[in-house]
Amino acid sequence: MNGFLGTYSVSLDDKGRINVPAKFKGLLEQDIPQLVMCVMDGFLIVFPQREWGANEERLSHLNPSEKDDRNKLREFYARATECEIKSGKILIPAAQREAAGLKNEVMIVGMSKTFELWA
Amino acid sequence: MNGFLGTYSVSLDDKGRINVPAKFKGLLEQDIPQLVMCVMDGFLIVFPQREWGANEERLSHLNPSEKDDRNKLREFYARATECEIKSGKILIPAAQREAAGLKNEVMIVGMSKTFELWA
DNA sequence: AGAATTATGTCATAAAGTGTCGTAAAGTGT
DNA sequence: ACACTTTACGACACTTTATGACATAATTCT
Repeated sequence: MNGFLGTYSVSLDDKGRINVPAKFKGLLEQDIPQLVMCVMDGFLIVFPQREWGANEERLSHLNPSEKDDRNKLREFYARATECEIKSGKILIPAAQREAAGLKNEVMIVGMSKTFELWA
Repeated sequence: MNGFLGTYSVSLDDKGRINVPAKFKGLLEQDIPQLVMCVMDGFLIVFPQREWGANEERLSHLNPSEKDDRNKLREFYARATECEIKSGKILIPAAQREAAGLKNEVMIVGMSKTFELWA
């Protein structure tokens, strides 16, 4: 398996869920159904549980008592939400949908270890 | 074996698959059935699994938290799809077929480590 | 508590992907 | 040139995946 690759166009159902492309499912379910979704500038990054851990690792050199570092950390954590794959679907909470301007059609873009959601 | 050489004309079947030329099969199956197919400007590049790994290596200095680097990575990963040789055939997903404008006839062009697909 | 909103599971249908086989065409050896 | 083997093609049946819709469950608000 080569990580998340490719671009998929999927549709939001009436409750704001997307179906996870079959090729991504393998990568996710051998993992854990938990994900972390993080609002970026105009799109969302989705971290599989494990990758989120690795990401936190990278933030661990920041010092929470330094103002600048603290701001960085806050920026990151404040934008994140935990999600889950349920019945093969991911619910994208209203706030995140809003933040990324997702309408009916969502582009899923693989980024190897993570993937992104675009309007 | 000297890598992928030559030009072959093959046809897409009703579901968008091509038969892999016999000469390529040896090179691919001693390898692994996995391939990565990458949309380029008007054609597709096909990387055998191993070669794709080498290719990713070259991207490893990029930092996904830097915006510019992230854009480069995205450009790369978004164009790629993982495929497999199954029953001696490769399915070219509809999106890729479309992107390369493949009709009924496809030209396969060897490029030593990789090969290309043209309309 | 009851109503409204948000979340979750499931199913039918449509679309995409997969395996197999007979036949035709191309390639090989004698 | 002939018989034989391998490869490619098209067709078909079957499986898997994606989508929209609906029913039910949980949560929040008043």
